[in-house]
Amino acid sequence: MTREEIVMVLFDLFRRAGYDAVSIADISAATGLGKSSLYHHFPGGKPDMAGAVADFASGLMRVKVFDMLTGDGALPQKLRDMAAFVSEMYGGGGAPCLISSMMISPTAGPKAIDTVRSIMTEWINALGQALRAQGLPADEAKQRATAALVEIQGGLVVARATGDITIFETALKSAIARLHV
Amino acid sequence: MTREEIVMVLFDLFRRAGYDAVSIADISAATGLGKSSLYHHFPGGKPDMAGAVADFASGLMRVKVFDMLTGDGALPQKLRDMAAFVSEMYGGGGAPCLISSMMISPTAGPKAIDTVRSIMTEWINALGQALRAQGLPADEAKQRATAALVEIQGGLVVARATGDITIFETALKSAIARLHV
DNA sequence: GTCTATATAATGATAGAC
DNA sequence: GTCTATCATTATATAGAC
Repeated sequence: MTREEIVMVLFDLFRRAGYDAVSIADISAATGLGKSSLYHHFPGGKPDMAGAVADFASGLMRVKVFDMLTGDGALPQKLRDMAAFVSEMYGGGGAPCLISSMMISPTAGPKAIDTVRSIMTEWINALGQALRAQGLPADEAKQRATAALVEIQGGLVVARATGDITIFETALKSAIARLHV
Repeated sequence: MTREEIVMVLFDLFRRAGYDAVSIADISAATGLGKSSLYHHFPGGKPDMAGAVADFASGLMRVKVFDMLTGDGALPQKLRDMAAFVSEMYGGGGAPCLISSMMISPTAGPKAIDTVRSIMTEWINALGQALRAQGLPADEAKQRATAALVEIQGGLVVARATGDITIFETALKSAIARLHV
């Protein structure tokens, strides 16, 4: 089992139950690896795992979303790609956001917390750049990018709280629609 | 120290760090009470505390928001009152939502989880009823109420992740503005 | 109703063999 | 790189005095 495969399991565990609720024994059971194997891959223990998951999520978003948004291409296609990836990442509205789950866990260490929180800022910046590329003024681009993230994240929270995942898909569609120039 | 005072401390601890990250020792330190005193007030232990906090939050929202929204009064004033209370409750965008923090903690017990999650549904319903009282069709009232909660909750998440609490106040104002009939 | 002292289980983490 | 066995610590929870 490669380290990245372990990290993907950790990603799912941490975002679903929160960093503190997941024990090394849980991770051992979920991966099928013994505790010592886990400490071999992550010498720093649980905080090390938190950092690896945060880096993984950050890298994934950069490759799949940020680079795509700031690269060449038409805005409508960029927005479609972002919506498709985001919907899959959040399980159509049923899977929690890692940022939200890890933000409240100081025991995960400041590095991991800073990394996950920075994902949100980078996301807004990348989206803002895609809008500026369409000729939108910088301030309006930032406002609209922020509003989109607000709608996406809020849709996820409300969908999961109410148990109605259609709320997420509706919010995501609405957020995308408002982004078209 | 009365039980409700303890619950208010628990409310703050649980929403800020999450249920699992808060130990009985933490609670003892925050309240100044010994462990045995805490178990005297909450014989069921930590899950009992989670249930009490969930009930407290549910009752607080009912008294301060739901009853107000579904009672007599003009819509603009209702919305102003809701905005003022919500902004204070969420620390102007700096304090996490208990619902979000407790939703991901299965160890808190199903009762507490169900209670906090139901707050979101009741909130949407109360807001929808206030809109229907202004003559809005039921389906549109529900859609707009849901959209408002999406914007409020999303504003809180994005504000806390980015560290820019003005995002929350902007989202809250926007949500309220969209609710006026 | 609060305290001190303690029981018991689970936690994160390590040692050393293979 | 993974395992078994184990350590030290912390967790939840309880007993019993006051």
